Amino acid sequence: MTVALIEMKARLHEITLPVRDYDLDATLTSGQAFGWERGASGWMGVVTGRWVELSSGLTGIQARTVVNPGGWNWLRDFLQTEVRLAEVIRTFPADDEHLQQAVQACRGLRLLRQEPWECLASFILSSTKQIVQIRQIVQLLRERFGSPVSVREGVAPVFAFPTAAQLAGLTEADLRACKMGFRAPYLLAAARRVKAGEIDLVAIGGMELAAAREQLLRFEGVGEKIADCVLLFAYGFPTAFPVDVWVRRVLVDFYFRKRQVSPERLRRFIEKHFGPHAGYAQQYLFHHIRTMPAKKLSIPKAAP
DNA sequence: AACCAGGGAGCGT
DNA sequence: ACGCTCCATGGT
Repeated sequence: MTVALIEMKARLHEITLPVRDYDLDATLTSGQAFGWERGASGWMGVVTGRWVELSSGLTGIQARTVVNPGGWNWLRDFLQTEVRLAEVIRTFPADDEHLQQAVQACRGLRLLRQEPWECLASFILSSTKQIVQIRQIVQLLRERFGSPVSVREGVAPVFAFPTAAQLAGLTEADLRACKMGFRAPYLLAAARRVKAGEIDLVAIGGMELAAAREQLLRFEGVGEKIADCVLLFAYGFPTAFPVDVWVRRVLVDFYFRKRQVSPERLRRFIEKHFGPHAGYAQQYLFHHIRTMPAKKLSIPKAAP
């Protein structure tokens, strides 16, 4: 308690990370991260255990935090401000009007580089949930089981996403009380396997894409889609391409003229069409289709 | 193969 | 006010 009070009075640290073409709103609400809250003076969240408040300025992203040992690389890494977005977009197929249009619709949408455990756990919770509900579950988990972090004076208490070790000691009932339903045993098992070192989340970062995916698929509650989310959003594999119902719809509509497509054929198309930054292309298509006003899309059935 | 598990936002009626 | 749909994993 004493420690918390002392830290509350810690000096505010500020920096502007120079970056152009960075749409913070779109990036933090585009279904890749679930722990950010829009406050009066910016987006508040927790990155590597540090509370941080972000806002967009003329020359870049302004960041404020209260404890800041050793520079700002933890934040540069999370936000991926060093990524040259124009160079990423230049690799997209030039003759793909749909993709180019999606890019134009949201210049500055970025991919974050999240912490593997938080990302994995969040996406285990995401299955058959919508973004709003995932946010609610994550918030409950943080409040109940996460460690408190120091915040700026006047800001309501904030908690870090609970570590695997913190969750591993809980019961399934504890987790179900956070409204995650049938996902509770999956999250609990994942926490215990990570804590025990049975699956090494750090080691996955050094693997080839296929081997990394294989490791992630060992977790119960992790299928192809969720594995691809973690590969893209936490490990930064640039060709990981999560296909959920929205992305499937947009792909079938745009590239297959609403004809039925088998999952294998879709997979082959993605691999050859979108290039070395396919994951970024996926993010633009996803965001575009989610924000387009009442765009009519077919609802394709899965091919046999 | 079709359905369920659990949940709440966000529709349309 | 009420019912219906959404959503993506694993088990029956």
